[in-house]
Amino acid sequence: MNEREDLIRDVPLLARLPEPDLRALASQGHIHSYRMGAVIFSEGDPGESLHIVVEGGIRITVLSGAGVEATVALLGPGEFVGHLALLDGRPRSASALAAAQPTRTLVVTREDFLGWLAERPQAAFALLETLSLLLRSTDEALADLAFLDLPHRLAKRLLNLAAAHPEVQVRDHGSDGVRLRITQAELASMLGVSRESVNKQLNVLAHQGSVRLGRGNVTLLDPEALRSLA
Amino acid sequence: MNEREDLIRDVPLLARLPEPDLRALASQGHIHSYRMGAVIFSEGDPGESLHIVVEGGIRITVLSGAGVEATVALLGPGEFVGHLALLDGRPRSASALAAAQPTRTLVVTREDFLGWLAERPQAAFALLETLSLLLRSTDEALADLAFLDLPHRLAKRLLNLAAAHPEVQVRDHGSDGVRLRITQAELASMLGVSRESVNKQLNVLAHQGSVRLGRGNVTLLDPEALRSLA
DNA sequence: GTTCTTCTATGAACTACTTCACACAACGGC
DNA sequence: GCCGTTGTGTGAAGTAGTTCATAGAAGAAC
Repeated sequence: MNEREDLIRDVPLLARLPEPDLRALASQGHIHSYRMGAVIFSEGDPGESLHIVVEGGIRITVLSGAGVEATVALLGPGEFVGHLALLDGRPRSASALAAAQPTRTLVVTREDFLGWLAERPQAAFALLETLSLLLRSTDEALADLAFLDLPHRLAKRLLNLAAAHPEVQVRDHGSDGVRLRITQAELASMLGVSRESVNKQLNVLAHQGSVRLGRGNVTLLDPEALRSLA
Repeated sequence: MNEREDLIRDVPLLARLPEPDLRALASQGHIHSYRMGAVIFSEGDPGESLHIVVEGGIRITVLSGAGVEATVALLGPGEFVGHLALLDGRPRSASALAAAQPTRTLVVTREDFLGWLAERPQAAFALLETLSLLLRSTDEALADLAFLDLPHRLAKRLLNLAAAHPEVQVRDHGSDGVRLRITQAELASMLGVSRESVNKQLNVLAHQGSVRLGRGNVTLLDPEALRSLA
Protein backbone atom coordinates (compact mmCIF):
# COMPACT_ATOMS: atom_id res chain seq x y z
CA MET A 1 0.00 0.00 0.00
CA ASN A 2 2.83 2.35 0.86
CA GLU A 3 4.59 1.84 -2.42
CA ARG A 4 1.38 2.88 -4.16
CA GLU A 5 1.14 6.07 -2.14
CA ASP A 6 4.75 7.07 -2.67
CA LEU A 7 4.31 6.45 -6.32
CA ILE A 8 1.15 8.40 -6.80
CA ARG A 9 2.66 11.40 -5.06
CA ASP A 10 5.26 11.67 -7.81
CA VAL A 11 2.71 11.73 -10.61
CA PRO A 12 2.57 15.22 -12.09
CA LEU A 13 -1.15 14.93 -12.77
CA LEU A 14 -1.79 14.31 -9.10
CA ALA A 15 1.17 15.89 -7.32
CA ARG A 16 -0.76 18.94 -6.17
CA LEU A 17 -3.37 16.93 -4.33
CA PRO A 18 -3.56 16.81 -0.54
CA GLU A 19 -2.06 13.75 1.14
CA PRO A 20 -5.24 11.99 2.36
CA ASP A 21 -6.81 12.27 -1.09
CA LEU A 22 -3.76 10.64 -2.59
CA ARG A 23 -3.92 7.85 -0.08
CA ALA A 24 -7.55 7.18 -0.93
CA LEU A 25 -6.87 7.07 -4.65
CA ALA A 26 -3.83 4.84 -4.31
CA SER A 27 -5.80 2.36 -2.27
CA GLN A 28 -8.21 1.91 -5.17
CA GLY A 29 -5.52 1.03 -7.69
CA HIS A 30 -4.17 -2.34 -8.69
CA ILE A 31 -0.70 -3.26 -9.87
CA HIS A 32 -0.35 -4.82 -13.33
CA SER A 33 2.81 -6.35 -14.77
CA TYR A 34 3.90 -6.51 -18.38
CA ARG A 35 6.82 -8.13 -20.10
CA MET A 36 8.95 -6.10 -22.50
CA GLY A 37 7.07 -5.26 -25.68
CA ALA A 38 3.66 -6.21 -24.31
CA VAL A 39 0.71 -4.15 -25.43
CA ILE A 40 -0.82 -2.23 -22.53
CA PHE A 41 -3.58 -0.78 -24.70
CA SER A 42 -4.13 0.00 -28.38
CA GLU A 43 -5.28 3.08 -30.26
CA GLY A 44 -9.06 2.95 -30.61
CA ASP A 45 -9.66 0.75 -27.57
CA PRO A 46 -12.32 1.98 -25.18
CA GLY A 47 -10.42 3.93 -22.55
CA GLU A 48 -11.25 2.90 -19.04
CA SER A 49 -8.12 3.31 -16.99
CA LEU A 50 -5.14 5.40 -15.98
CA HIS A 51 -1.74 3.71 -15.88
CA ILE A 52 0.99 5.08 -13.65
CA VAL A 53 4.43 3.62 -14.26
CA VAL A 54 5.79 1.91 -11.13
CA GLU A 55 8.81 0.24 -12.68
CA GLY A 56 10.21 0.00 -16.20
CA GLY A 57 8.85 2.23 -18.94
CA ILE A 58 6.06 2.77 -21.43
CA ARG A 59 6.31 3.86 -25.03
CA ILE A 60 3.34 5.80 -26.39
CA THR A 61 2.87 5.54 -30.15
CA VAL A 62 0.40 6.71 -32.77
CA LEU A 63 -0.06 5.39 -36.30
CA SER A 64 -0.06 7.64 -39.33
CA GLY A 65 -2.42 7.06 -42.24
CA ALA A 66 0.40 5.38 -44.15
CA GLY A 67 1.00 3.04 -41.23
CA VAL A 68 4.16 4.78 -40.05
CA GLU A 69 4.50 4.65 -36.30
CA ALA A 70 5.53 7.72 -34.33
CA THR A 71 6.63 7.69 -30.73
CA VAL A 72 4.74 10.40 -28.92
CA ALA A 73 6.36 9.94 -25.56
CA LEU A 74 8.49 7.69 -23.40
CA LEU A 75 7.32 7.35 -19.83
CA GLY A 76 9.42 6.45 -16.84
CA PRO A 77 8.46 5.69 -13.23
CA GLY A 78 6.05 8.28 -11.84
CA GLU A 79 4.76 9.25 -15.25
CA PHE A 80 1.33 8.23 -16.42
CA VAL A 81 -0.85 7.66 -19.46
CA GLY A 82 -4.57 7.38 -20.01
CA HIS A 83 -5.59 10.61 -18.31
CA LEU A 84 -7.61 11.71 -21.32
CA ALA A 85 -9.67 8.55 -21.43
CA LEU A 86 -10.15 8.88 -17.69
CA LEU A 87 -11.58 12.35 -17.93
CA ASP A 88 -13.60 12.28 -21.12
CA GLY A 89 -14.32 8.59 -21.62
CA ARG A 90 -13.31 8.61 -25.27
CA PRO A 91 -11.40 5.79 -26.98
CA ARG A 92 -7.63 5.65 -26.70
CA SER A 93 -5.95 8.16 -29.00
CA ALA A 94 -2.63 6.30 -28.93
CA SER A 95 -1.16 2.90 -28.14
CA ALA A 96 0.95 2.05 -25.12
CA LEU A 97 3.64 -0.62 -25.01
CA ALA A 98 5.85 -1.82 -22.20
CA ALA A 99 9.30 -0.51 -23.15
CA ALA A 100 11.40 -2.22 -20.51
CA GLN A 101 11.76 -5.50 -18.74
CA PRO A 102 9.85 -5.77 -16.48
CA THR A 103 7.26 -2.99 -16.48
CA ARG A 104 4.73 -2.60 -13.69
CA THR A 105 1.93 -0.05 -13.57
CA LEU A 106 -0.58 1.13 -11.02
CA VAL A 107 -3.95 0.99 -12.71
CA VAL A 108 -6.86 3.19 -11.64
CA THR A 109 -10.15 2.56 -13.43
CA ARG A 110 -12.34 5.36 -14.70
CA GLU A 111 -15.13 4.29 -12.42
CA ASP A 112 -12.96 4.34 -9.30
CA PHE A 113 -11.42 7.60 -10.33
CA LEU A 114 -14.69 9.37 -11.01
CA GLY A 115 -16.14 8.20 -7.72
CA TRP A 116 -13.09 9.43 -5.91
CA LEU A 117 -13.12 12.75 -7.75
CA ALA A 118 -16.81 13.40 -7.06
CA GLU A 119 -16.06 13.56 -3.34
CA ARG A 120 -13.07 15.89 -3.68
CA PRO A 121 -13.73 19.27 -5.27
CA GLN A 122 -10.22 20.46 -4.37
CA ALA A 123 -8.77 17.62 -6.39
CA ALA A 124 -10.71 18.64 -9.49
CA PHE A 125 -9.24 22.06 -9.10
CA ALA A 126 -5.67 20.80 -8.94
CA LEU A 127 -6.32 18.63 -11.96
CA LEU A 128 -7.58 21.60 -13.96
CA GLU A 129 -4.36 23.39 -13.27
CA THR A 130 -2.33 20.37 -14.29
CA LEU A 131 -4.23 19.75 -17.51
CA SER A 132 -3.82 23.37 -18.36
CA LEU A 133 -0.04 23.06 -18.04
CA LEU A 134 -0.11 19.92 -20.17
CA LEU A 135 -2.01 21.81 -22.84
CA ARG A 136 0.64 24.51 -22.82
CA SER A 137 3.44 22.05 -23.37
CA THR A 138 1.59 20.41 -26.26
CA ASP A 139 1.03 23.81 -27.80
CA GLU A 140 4.71 24.52 -27.49
CA ALA A 141 5.61 21.22 -29.13
CA LEU A 142 3.28 22.14 -31.98
CA ALA A 143 4.97 25.51 -32.45
CA ASP A 144 8.41 23.87 -32.36
CA LEU A 145 7.44 21.41 -35.04
CA ALA A 146 6.12 24.19 -37.29
CA PHE A 147 8.97 26.65 -36.74
CA LEU A 148 12.16 24.84 -35.87
CA ASP A 149 14.39 22.77 -38.12
CA LEU A 150 15.87 19.43 -37.14
CA PRO A 151 19.09 20.69 -35.46
CA HIS A 152 17.06 22.89 -33.10
CA ARG A 153 14.39 20.30 -32.38
CA LEU A 154 16.95 17.59 -31.74
CA ALA A 155 18.93 19.73 -29.29
CA LYS A 156 15.75 20.66 -27.49
CA ARG A 157 14.57 17.07 -27.34
CA LEU A 158 17.84 15.79 -25.97
CA LEU A 159 17.71 18.38 -23.19
CA ASN A 160 14.08 17.55 -22.44
CA LEU A 161 14.81 13.86 -22.23
CA ALA A 162 17.75 14.50 -19.94
CA ALA A 163 15.57 16.63 -17.66
CA ALA A 164 12.53 14.34 -17.72
CA HIS A 165 14.29 11.04 -17.14
CA PRO A 166 16.82 11.53 -14.38
CA GLU A 167 16.66 7.79 -13.76
CA VAL A 168 18.42 7.01 -17.01
CA GLN A 169 21.17 9.52 -16.36
CA VAL A 170 24.52 7.92 -15.76
CA ARG A 171 27.73 9.76 -15.07
CA ASP A 172 30.07 8.71 -17.82
CA HIS A 173 33.44 7.18 -17.03
CA GLY A 174 36.09 9.91 -16.89
CA SER A 175 34.26 12.89 -18.31
CA ASP A 176 31.00 14.07 -16.81
CA GLY A 177 28.04 13.53 -19.07
CA VAL A 178 24.41 12.56 -18.91
CA ARG A 179 23.61 9.36 -20.74
CA LEU A 180 20.24 8.78 -22.37
CA ARG A 181 19.23 5.22 -23.11
CA ILE A 182 17.55 5.71 -26.44
CA THR A 183 18.07 4.52 -30.00
CA GLN A 184 18.36 6.87 -32.93
CA ALA A 185 15.26 5.27 -34.44
CA GLU A 186 13.26 6.19 -31.33
CA LEU A 187 14.57 9.74 -31.42
CA ALA A 188 13.62 9.97 -35.09
CA SER A 189 10.11 8.81 -34.44
CA MET A 190 9.73 11.33 -31.60
CA LEU A 191 10.94 14.15 -33.83
CA GLY A 192 8.89 13.19 -36.87
CA VAL A 193 11.90 12.75 -39.16
CA SER A 194 13.81 9.82 -40.64
CA ARG A 195 16.33 7.82 -38.67
CA GLU A 196 19.05 8.77 -41.14
CA SER A 197 18.50 12.49 -40.60
CA VAL A 198 18.80 12.07 -36.86
CA ASN A 199 21.98 10.09 -37.32
CA LYS A 200 23.56 12.78 -39.46
CA GLN A 201 22.62 15.57 -37.10
CA LEU A 202 23.82 13.60 -34.08
CA ASN A 203 27.15 13.14 -35.80
CA VAL A 204 27.39 16.87 -36.38
CA LEU A 205 26.87 17.35 -32.64
CA ALA A 206 29.36 14.59 -31.89
CA HIS A 207 32.05 16.27 -34.01
CA GLN A 208 31.39 19.50 -32.11
CA GLY A 209 31.95 17.57 -28.90
CA SER A 210 28.45 18.27 -27.55
CA VAL A 211 27.49 14.61 -27.39
CA ARG A 212 29.04 11.18 -27.56
CA LEU A 213 27.26 8.40 -29.44
CA GLY A 214 27.01 4.78 -28.51
CA ARG A 215 24.88 1.83 -29.44
CA GLY A 216 21.45 2.49 -27.96
CA ASN A 217 22.53 5.58 -26.09
CA VAL A 218 23.52 9.22 -26.42
CA THR A 219 25.68 11.00 -23.86
CA LEU A 220 25.24 14.74 -23.45
CA LEU A 221 28.70 16.18 -22.84
CA ASP A 222 27.98 19.88 -23.21
CA PRO A 223 24.40 20.79 -22.24
CA GLU A 224 25.20 24.49 -22.54
CA ALA A 225 26.15 24.16 -26.20
CA LEU A 226 22.89 22.31 -26.81
CA ARG A 227 20.90 24.91 -24.94
CA SER A 228 22.31 27.70 -27.08
CA LEU A 229 21.28 25.72 -30.16
CA ALA A 230 17.76 25.14 -28.88
CA MET B 1 -27.38 40.60 -19.07
CA ASN B 2 -29.30 38.29 -21.34
CA GLU B 3 -26.89 38.71 -24.19
CA ARG B 4 -24.11 37.62 -21.88
CA GLU B 5 -25.97 34.49 -20.85
CA ASP B 6 -26.84 33.46 -24.37
CA LEU B 7 -23.27 33.97 -25.33
CA ILE B 8 -21.70 32.02 -22.56
CA ARG B 9 -23.94 29.07 -23.26
CA ASP B 10 -22.35 28.70 -26.69
CA VAL B 11 -18.81 28.58 -25.35
CA PRO B 12 -17.44 25.06 -25.73
CA LEU B 13 -15.42 25.36 -22.53
CA LEU B 14 -18.57 26.09 -20.59
CA ALA B 15 -21.34 24.51 -22.64
CA ARG B 16 -21.76 21.51 -20.37
CA LEU B 17 -22.45 23.60 -17.31
CA PRO B 18 -25.90 23.79 -15.72
CA GLU B 19 -27.94 26.87 -16.53
CA PRO B 20 -27.84 28.70 -13.17
CA ASP B 21 -24.07 28.36 -12.99
CA LEU B 22 -23.80 29.92 -16.41
CA ARG B 23 -26.02 32.78 -15.36
CA ALA B 24 -23.86 33.45 -12.33
CA LEU B 25 -20.65 33.46 -14.35
CA ALA B 26 -22.06 35.69 -17.06
CA SER B 27 -23.18 38.24 -14.51
CA GLN B 28 -19.58 38.64 -13.36
CA GLY B 29 -18.23 39.45 -16.81
CA HIS B 30 -17.72 42.79 -18.48
CA ILE B 31 -17.92 43.63 -22.15
CA HIS B 32 -14.82 45.12 -23.80
CA SER B 33 -14.66 46.59 -27.29
CA TYR B 34 -11.72 46.63 -29.67
CA ARG B 35 -11.21 48.20 -33.06
CA MET B 36 -9.84 46.07 -35.88
CA GLY B 37 -6.21 45.16 -35.34
CA ALA B 38 -6.15 46.20 -31.69
CA VAL B 39 -4.03 44.13 -29.33
CA ILE B 40 -6.17 42.30 -26.78
CA PHE B 41 -3.15 40.84 -25.03
CA SER B 42 0.44 39.95 -25.89
CA GLU B 43 2.55 36.85 -25.47
CA GLY B 44 4.30 36.99 -22.09
CA ASP B 45 1.76 39.28 -20.44
CA PRO B 46 0.53 38.14 -17.06
CA GLY B 47 -2.65 36.23 -17.80
CA GLU B 48 -5.56 37.34 -15.73
CA SER B 49 -8.66 36.96 -17.85
CA LEU B 50 -10.75 34.87 -20.18
CA HIS B 51 -12.09 36.54 -23.33
CA ILE B 52 -15.22 35.20 -24.97
CA VAL B 53 -15.93 36.62 -28.43
CA VAL B 54 -19.29 38.39 -28.54
CA GLU B 55 -18.98 40.00 -31.95
CA GLY B 56 -16.24 40.13 -34.56
CA GLY B 57 -13.24 37.86 -34.30
CA ILE B 58 -9.88 37.27 -32.65
CA ARG B 59 -6.67 36.07 -34.22
CA ILE B 60 -4.31 34.13 -31.94
CA THR B 61 -0.66 34.31 -32.93
CA VAL B 62 2.67 33.10 -31.63
CA LEU B 63 6.12 34.34 -32.56
CA SER B 64 8.89 32.02 -33.68
CA GLY B 65 12.49 32.53 -32.63
CA ALA B 66 13.20 34.16 -35.99
CA GLY B 67 10.33 36.58 -35.47
CA VAL B 68 8.01 34.85 -37.91
CA GLU B 69 4.42 35.04 -36.81
CA ALA B 70 2.15 31.99 -36.96
CA THR B 71 -1.60 32.10 -36.61
CA VAL B 72 -2.59 29.45 -34.12
CA ALA B 73 -6.31 30.00 -34.36
CA LEU B 74 -9.08 32.26 -35.56
CA LEU B 75 -11.93 32.72 -33.13
CA GLY B 76 -15.48 33.68 -33.96
CA PRO B 77 -18.44 34.53 -31.73
CA GLY B 78 -18.86 31.99 -28.92
CA GLU B 79 -15.23 30.96 -28.99
CA PHE B 80 -12.83 31.98 -26.29
CA VAL B 81 -9.20 32.51 -25.43
CA GLY B 82 -7.28 32.80 -22.20
CA HIS B 83 -8.52 29.62 -20.56
CA LEU B 84 -4.99 28.46 -19.81
CA ALA B 85 -4.06 31.64 -17.99
CA LEU B 86 -7.32 31.41 -16.13
CA LEU B 87 -6.65 27.93 -14.85
CA ASP B 88 -2.94 27.94 -14.16
CA GLY B 89 -2.13 31.63 -13.74
CA ARG B 90 0.88 31.49 -16.07
CA PRO B 91 1.80 34.27 -18.53
CA ARG B 92 0.11 34.38 -21.91
CA SER B 93 1.56 31.80 -24.28
CA ALA B 94 0.27 33.64 -27.37
CA SER B 95 -0.94 37.04 -28.50
CA ALA B 96 -4.53 37.94 -29.33
CA LEU B 97 -5.59 40.59 -31.83
CA ALA B 98 -9.00 41.84 -32.84
CA ALA B 99 -9.46 40.47 -36.37
CA ALA B 100 -12.67 42.23 -37.34
CA GLN B 101 -14.38 45.58 -37.05
CA PRO B 102 -15.72 45.91 -34.43
CA THR B 103 -14.81 43.16 -31.99
CA ARG B 104 -16.43 42.85 -28.57
CA THR B 105 -15.53 40.32 -25.91
CA LEU B 106 -16.99 39.23 -22.62
CA VAL B 107 -14.14 39.36 -20.12
CA VAL B 108 -14.09 37.21 -17.00
CA THR B 109 -11.19 37.80 -14.64
CA ARG B 110 -9.25 34.99 -13.04
CA GLU B 111 -10.28 36.14 -9.61
CA ASP B 112 -14.00 36.14 -10.45
CA PHE B 113 -13.69 32.84 -12.23
CA LEU B 114 -11.87 31.08 -9.42
CA GLY B 115 -14.35 32.35 -6.86
CA TRP B 116 -17.20 31.16 -9.00
CA LEU B 117 -15.56 27.78 -9.62
CA ALA B 118 -14.82 27.16 -5.93
CA GLU B 119 -18.54 27.09 -5.23
CA ARG B 120 -19.39 24.74 -8.08
CA PRO B 121 -17.74 21.32 -8.03
CA GLN B 122 -19.92 20.12 -10.91
CA ALA B 123 -18.52 22.89 -13.07
CA ALA B 124 -14.94 21.86 -12.40
CA PHE B 125 -15.90 18.43 -13.55
CA ALA B 126 -17.36 19.63 -16.83
CA LEU B 127 -14.26 21.74 -17.39
CA LEU B 128 -11.98 18.75 -16.89
CA GLU B 129 -13.86 16.93 -19.59
CA THR B 130 -13.63 19.89 -21.93
CA LEU B 131 -9.92 20.47 -21.36
CA SER B 132 -9.34 16.83 -21.98
CA LEU B 133 -11.05 17.08 -25.37
CA LEU B 134 -8.99 20.18 -26.19
CA LEU B 135 -5.85 18.27 -25.38
CA ARG B 136 -6.90 15.52 -27.76
CA SER B 137 -7.40 17.92 -30.61
CA THR B 138 -4.01 19.54 -30.02
CA ASP B 139 -2.40 16.11 -30.00
CA GLU B 140 -4.10 15.34 -33.28
CA ALA B 141 -2.88 18.58 -34.81
CA LEU B 142 0.62 17.64 -33.71
CA ALA B 143 0.38 14.24 -35.38
CA ASP B 144 -1.00 15.82 -38.55
CA LEU B 145 1.89 18.23 -38.74
CA ALA B 146 4.41 15.43 -38.32
CA PHE B 147 2.78 12.95 -40.70
CA LEU B 148 0.78 14.73 -43.36
CA ASP B 149 2.00 16.73 -46.33
CA LEU B 150 0.58 20.05 -47.39
CA PRO B 151 -2.25 18.78 -49.66
CA HIS B 152 -3.67 16.67 -46.83
CA ARG B 153 -3.26 19.31 -44.14
CA LEU B 154 -4.80 21.99 -46.32
CA ALA B 155 -7.85 19.89 -47.13
CA LYS B 156 -8.28 19.02 -43.48
CA ARG B 157 -7.90 22.63 -42.40
CA LEU B 158 -10.43 23.89 -44.89
CA LEU B 159 -12.97 21.37 -43.66
CA ASN B 160 -12.23 22.25 -40.02
CA LEU B 161 -12.65 25.93 -40.70
CA ALA B 162 -15.92 25.30 -42.49
CA ALA B 163 -17.19 23.25 -39.56
CA ALA B 164 -15.93 25.56 -36.84
CA HIS B 165 -17.13 28.85 -38.31
CA PRO B 166 -20.68 28.34 -39.53
CA GLU B 167 -21.19 32.09 -39.22
CA VAL B 168 -18.89 32.82 -42.12
CA GLN B 169 -20.57 30.27 -44.37
CA VAL B 170 -22.43 31.87 -47.24
CA ARG B 171 -24.35 29.98 -49.85
CA ASP B 172 -22.69 30.97 -53.07
CA HIS B 173 -24.77 32.47 -55.86
CA GLY B 174 -25.97 29.71 -58.19
CA SER B 175 -23.92 26.74 -57.03
CA ASP B 176 -24.02 25.60 -53.41
CA GLY B 177 -20.75 26.17 -51.62
CA VAL B 178 -19.47 27.17 -48.22
CA ARG B 179 -17.44 30.35 -48.27
CA LEU B 180 -14.60 30.92 -45.81
CA ARG B 181 -13.47 34.49 -45.24
CA ILE B 182 -9.74 33.96 -45.00
CA THR B 183 -6.66 35.08 -46.89
CA GLN B 184 -4.11 32.66 -48.27
CA ALA B 185 -1.48 34.28 -46.04
CA GLU B 186 -3.59 33.46 -42.97
CA LEU B 187 -4.06 29.88 -44.14
CA ALA B 188 -0.32 29.58 -44.70
CA SER B 189 0.46 30.82 -41.23
CA MET B 190 -2.03 28.35 -39.73
CA LEU B 191 -0.48 25.47 -41.65
CA GLY B 192 3.12 26.43 -40.98
CA VAL B 193 4.04 26.76 -44.66
CA SER B 194 4.70 29.62 -47.06
CA ARG B 195 1.94 31.65 -48.67
CA GLU B 196 3.14 30.61 -52.11
CA SER B 197 2.81 26.91 -51.32
CA VAL B 198 -0.74 27.39 -50.11
CA ASN B 199 -1.55 29.34 -53.26
CA LYS B 200 -0.22 26.60 -55.50
CA GLN B 201 -2.07 23.85 -53.67
CA LEU B 202 -5.29 25.87 -53.62
CA ASN B 203 -5.01 26.26 -57.37
CA VAL B 204 -4.62 22.51 -57.75
CA LEU B 205 -7.86 22.10 -55.79
CA ALA B 206 -9.50 24.85 -57.84
CA HIS B 207 -8.63 23.10 -61.12
CA GLN B 208 -10.16 19.92 -59.72
CA GLY B 209 -13.30 21.90 -59.00
CA SER B 210 -13.17 21.25 -55.25
CA VAL B 211 -12.89 24.93 -54.35
CA ARG B 212 -13.32 28.35 -55.90
CA LEU B 213 -10.85 31.11 -55.04
CA GLY B 214 -11.55 34.79 -54.52
CA ARG B 215 -9.80 37.73 -52.98
CA GLY B 216 -9.85 37.12 -49.23
CA ASN B 217 -12.03 34.03 -49.43
CA VAL B 218 -12.16 30.38 -50.42
CA THR B 219 -15.39 28.63 -51.36
CA LEU B 220 -15.64 24.90 -50.73
CA LEU B 221 -17.57 23.43 -53.66
CA ASP B 222 -16.99 19.74 -53.06
CA PRO B 223 -16.49 18.89 -49.39
CA GLU B 224 -16.58 15.17 -50.18
CA ALA B 225 -13.60 15.43 -52.49
CA LEU B 226 -11.72 17.31 -49.76
CA ARG B 227 -12.68 14.75 -47.16
CA SER B 228 -11.32 11.92 -49.24
CA LEU B 229 -8.07 13.85 -49.54
CA ALA B 230 -7.85 14.50 -45.80
C1' DG C 1 31.98 -19.43 -31.13
C1' DT C 2 28.92 -18.78 -34.77
C1' DT C 3 24.82 -16.84 -36.45
C1' DC C 4 20.95 -13.64 -36.37
C1' DT C 5 19.21 -9.48 -35.39
C1' DT C 6 19.44 -4.81 -34.15
C1' DC C 7 21.62 -0.55 -34.39
C1' DT C 8 24.77 2.93 -36.41
C1' DA C 9 26.93 5.07 -40.41
C1' DT C 10 27.06 7.11 -45.00
C1' DG C 11 26.35 8.31 -49.88
C1' DA C 12 23.34 9.10 -54.03
C1' DA C 13 19.16 10.34 -56.10
C1' DC C 14 14.81 12.46 -55.33
C1' DT C 15 10.99 15.61 -53.57
C1' DA C 16 8.48 18.96 -51.13
C1' DC C 17 9.02 22.51 -49.62
C1' DT C 18 11.60 27.24 -49.28
C1' DT C 19 12.96 32.17 -50.69
C1' DC C 20 13.15 35.60 -54.02
C1' DA C 21 11.48 38.16 -57.76
C1' DC C 22 7.97 39.97 -60.11
C1' DA C 23 3.23 40.86 -62.36
C1' DC C 24 -1.19 42.05 -61.77
C1' DA C 25 -5.94 42.55 -59.74
C1' DA C 26 -9.11 44.35 -56.28
C1' DC C 27 -10.33 47.49 -52.88
C1' DG C 28 -10.16 51.80 -49.82
C1' DG C 29 -9.17 56.58 -49.09
C1' DC C 30 -9.19 61.01 -50.64
C1' DG D 1 -10.92 59.28 -60.81
C1' DC D 2 -6.29 58.07 -59.20
C1' DC D 3 -2.98 55.90 -55.88
C1' DG D 4 -1.32 53.22 -52.20
C1' DT D 5 -2.04 48.95 -50.04
C1' DT D 6 -3.31 44.41 -49.70
C1' DG D 7 -4.01 40.12 -51.76
C1' DT D 8 -3.34 36.51 -55.59
C1' DG D 9 -0.63 34.01 -59.24
C1' DT D 10 3.66 32.00 -61.05
C1' DG D 11 8.31 30.78 -62.27
C1' DA D 12 13.38 29.95 -61.09
C1' DA D 13 16.77 28.58 -57.96
C1' DG D 14 17.97 26.73 -53.54
C1' DT D 15 17.71 23.52 -49.48
C1' DA D 16 16.28 20.47 -45.84
C1' DG D 17 14.48 16.84 -45.63
C1' DT D 18 13.16 12.12 -47.96
C1' DT D 19 13.93 7.10 -49.66
C1' DC D 20 16.88 3.58 -51.11
C1' DA D 21 20.98 0.94 -50.96
C1' DT D 22 24.67 -0.85 -48.63
C1' DA D 23 28.10 -1.69 -44.99
C1' DG D 24 29.90 -2.74 -40.59
C1' DA D 25 29.74 -3.29 -35.49
C1' DA D 26 27.61 -4.74 -31.10
C1' DG D 27 24.63 -7.81 -28.60
C1' DA D 28 21.55 -11.83 -28.07
C1' DA D 29 20.42 -16.61 -29.09
C1' DC D 30 21.75 -21.00 -29.56
